[in-house]
Amino acid sequence: MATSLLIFEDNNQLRQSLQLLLNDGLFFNVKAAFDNCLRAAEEVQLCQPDLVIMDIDMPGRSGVEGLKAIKATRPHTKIIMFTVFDDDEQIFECICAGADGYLLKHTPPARLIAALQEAMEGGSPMSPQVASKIFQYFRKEAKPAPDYNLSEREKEILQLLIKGYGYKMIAAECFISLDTVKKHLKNIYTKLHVSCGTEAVAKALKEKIVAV
Amino acid sequence: MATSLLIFEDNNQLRQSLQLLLNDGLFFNVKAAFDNCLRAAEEVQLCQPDLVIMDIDMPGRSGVEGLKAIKATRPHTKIIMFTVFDDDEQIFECICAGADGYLLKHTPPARLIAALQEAMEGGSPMSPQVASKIFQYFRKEAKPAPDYNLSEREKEILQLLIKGYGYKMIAAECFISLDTVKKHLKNIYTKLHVSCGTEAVAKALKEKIVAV
DNA sequence: TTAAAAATCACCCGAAAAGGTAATTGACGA
DNA sequence: TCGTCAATTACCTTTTCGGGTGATTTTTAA
Repeated sequence: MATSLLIFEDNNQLRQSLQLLLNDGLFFNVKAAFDNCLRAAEEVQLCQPDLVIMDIDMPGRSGVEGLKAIKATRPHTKIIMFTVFDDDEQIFECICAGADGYLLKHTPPARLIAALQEAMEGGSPMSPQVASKIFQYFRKEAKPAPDYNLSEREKEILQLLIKGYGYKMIAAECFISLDTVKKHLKNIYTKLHVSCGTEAVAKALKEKIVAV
Repeated sequence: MATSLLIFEDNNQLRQSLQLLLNDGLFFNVKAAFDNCLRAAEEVQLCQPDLVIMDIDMPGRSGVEGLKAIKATRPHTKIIMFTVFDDDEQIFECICAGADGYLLKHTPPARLIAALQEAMEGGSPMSPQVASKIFQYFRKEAKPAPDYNLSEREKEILQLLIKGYGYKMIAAECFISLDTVKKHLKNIYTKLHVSCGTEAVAKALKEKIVAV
């Protein structure tokens, strides 16, 4: 059974090339192709394709919106973004909105076909540049947690402060006196270079000083 | 110029197969192959390979540690993880530690070769299953920010609270009276269902209610 | 046009937080 | 063994916070 396709691509030549390439009468079957995605969800509802190829930069309505509209009405439809854009924002927005793949337009035909098949098998094909951006994203996230030399006890108390506990509750939780809690927090504030509890909590969470 | 390789793989048969496959005398040149990565960094220092193929499950020292050791001493060495493991933890740890690709062992030879070339060109090759896991990860992260119906002014004031400002400083910053600040914060606490500033800050940051 | 919501300010009060000083105990390393 | 550091407690002071009540003005929505 051939995979049925819908194509949304405003460039006439490219759209026709895609149709020609993918209407092979064997593996793929292009049901229709459009130069805009204004009625993307309706077309998908009508044609019931297995897979959609979606350009991003189209007049009237962005392919990202088309993606969201389709995923909202027929979530299991596979959608491959096909675009010249490789900026991080766009990529992450599409992935979060449920895109099943992200290919750049310079992808050679053979790789495109392989990618579509990969998507149909549950994979998430993407261009090498896109993959690298994603790897970079993870490395940025994993910044080494700065060490402010907090003792175990201090971390424990900071933890409770983040949970919204007041001084008295912390004292009860740790079986220590209120004055000890105060002393610990004073030391914590000094070590973190902050002047109050809210600032300490903000810093601890932003810099992942403690486990969340 | 052929790409020079080092291989770390404890399965004898697989290691030899890889050597046979990749020692093509044209594109690749296997400088050495080891059944452990106990001295991975030293071997790399010695052989100066362009690319390393690193198994994860090896006796003595995990390939993840090998990866870290190599990246610590010679960061531009490309490293492709090659493993049967596809659990999220392992994948993300490797990516964050600087892996340049993540392939599962059932990868067919042609795809393996393509992946190595892709890595050399700055891409980040990965198996379809791995790509899907990464896509899933992003969708999990992108939980819709809950709306607590905070007004613009309230968000602004919450923002300042997160910056560690006290009530008086917030009043000065917003050109409003201290009492108004109190009133706003009281409303904020009510809307967020919290009872104090630290708790509000923690909730706002954890649930991404405000921009950081 | 009228009603609801948001923003503003004021006054009062008790509890909590923040900071200072000082002292004791126990563990750990030089 | 001695000194350092973490953890502990106590006492004292001032400021800040959090909450209650009430009121005015502006903006927005119905």
